[in-house]
Amino acid sequence: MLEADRHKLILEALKEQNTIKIQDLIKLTNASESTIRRDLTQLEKGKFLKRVHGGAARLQGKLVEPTMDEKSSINTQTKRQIAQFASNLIEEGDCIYLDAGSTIFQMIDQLPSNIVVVTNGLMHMNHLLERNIETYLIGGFVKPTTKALIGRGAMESLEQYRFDKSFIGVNGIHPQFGYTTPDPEEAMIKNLAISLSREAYVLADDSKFLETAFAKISDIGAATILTNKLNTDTEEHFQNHTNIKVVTS
Amino acid sequence: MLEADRHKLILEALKEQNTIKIQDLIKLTNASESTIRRDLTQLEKGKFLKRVHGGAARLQGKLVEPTMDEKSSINTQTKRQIAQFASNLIEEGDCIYLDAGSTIFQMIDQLPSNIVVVTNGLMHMNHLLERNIETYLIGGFVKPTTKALIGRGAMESLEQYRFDKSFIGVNGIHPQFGYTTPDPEEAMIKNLAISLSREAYVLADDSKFLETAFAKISDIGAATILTNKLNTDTEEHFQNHTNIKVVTS
DNA sequence: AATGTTTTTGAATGATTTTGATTGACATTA
DNA sequence: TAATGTCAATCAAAATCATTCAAAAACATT
Repeated sequence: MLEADRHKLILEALKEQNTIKIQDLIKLTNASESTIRRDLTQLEKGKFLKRVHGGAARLQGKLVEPTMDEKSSINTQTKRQIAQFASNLIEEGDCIYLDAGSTIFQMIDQLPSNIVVVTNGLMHMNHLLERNIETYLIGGFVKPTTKALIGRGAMESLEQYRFDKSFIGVNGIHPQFGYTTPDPEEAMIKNLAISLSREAYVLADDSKFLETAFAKISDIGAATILTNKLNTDTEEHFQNHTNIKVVTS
Repeated sequence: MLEADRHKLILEALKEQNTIKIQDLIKLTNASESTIRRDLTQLEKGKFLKRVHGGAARLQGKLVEPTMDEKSSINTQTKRQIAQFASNLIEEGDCIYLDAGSTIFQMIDQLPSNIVVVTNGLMHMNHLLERNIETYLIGGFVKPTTKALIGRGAMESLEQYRFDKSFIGVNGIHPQFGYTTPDPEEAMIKNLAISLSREAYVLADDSKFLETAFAKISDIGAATILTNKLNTDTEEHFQNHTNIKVVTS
């Protein structure tokens, strides 16, 4: 049985039961106790469940229903590292914008507490509120797939705010075509958020470089890129175009 | 049985019974007396209940607004009836506003599908999206206790819309003092929503009549009241002031 | 294929937490 | 007063935990 399969089984079991014992999971997956333990710690890190003594419990914010590719939690490790680095840029008292998306989501754990957050990510709300962080949500149409707020209402809501720092997720980074993302509506929001910030940061793992998606957000000079690693040849493409900070684990 | 499960059982038992004996909890959970005792002290520390001699009692601080969870478990039966009735008023193609709050929450199950919903209730989102209903969220500050959107941002977001019907929850209905609710910020939102609708409905069970809370929403003439029953003497107070529809189960 | 490297897995260890039983103190009631 | 029941504190057994280590599997490279 593959790791991904076990994770899937565990999460499905939790959907029905609210809590589950480790012993039950051992029987369910035919894996050893150690393996289950490892799975649980991993899933907890990715915020898919909460570990409790004797097993695991579903975390009640059901707004967070991750899509399959995120479930594999293979990339969560690097995402966490980048998110960690990004969070360290934030100072107490800052007023920041958090874009929707799973990479940004990983930042929430590590945010300082005395800040004000504005976001368009519905899935972020649960964790933000748990952390007792003062949070503003922009309005707009709720995109069913990603639970992001988009549209005219979102733009007008967002206009009301100004930020010290904004943290944006993207799907493609290209020296010529700039930052890109699949949904034009979301691209507009991201663009506006960047322009409303004193400092803007794009969080992206190395797989996003030299990729392009459908909708352009802005030129790459508009934000500082935070990433995990950088091939020397791709690095050349971005020289003198923008700031890039590489997270060293 | 995991600790989390026991805690949940205990709290659920308390929601129905107001108080419960330790012996009953022992039978309910198949745990030892010591364990139950430990659970109770723990839950008391977390302010979920109050320990009394021989067992535990539900705490109902009148100062604190009950959280969404608690609210929704009380009187669900009558709430559902009223919500059902309200939902039947909605026609396909309508554009409606749903107020935050547990009574309104009950409507979501029964809504027709070809409608557009605008809401300030974060808690409603899950169900609305599950039902594949086109949903807009207004922006604003997220009130931690009730997960409602309030404040200036919320007002400005709301301004952008117009509704065929709006459905509002209130805490008090009084012929002289009008509709009232504890939070002035929420009162403003409710008021604005009413004035943006062709038809406005207030959903309230009979316990709300002749009650008043801190902040006034509007005079009672501004909306039609949907309720479960009506004493003849209280009925007189409202005669000629507004429309009241009594749900007959 | 053969090799070396990395990742995954299961078992073992000792530390930690949870649990149920026991004790004596205290209050209430008969 | 005696009997009963509840309570907090203590203790040892049981369960669960994190950590370590080596075997097994998967992988990449030659």
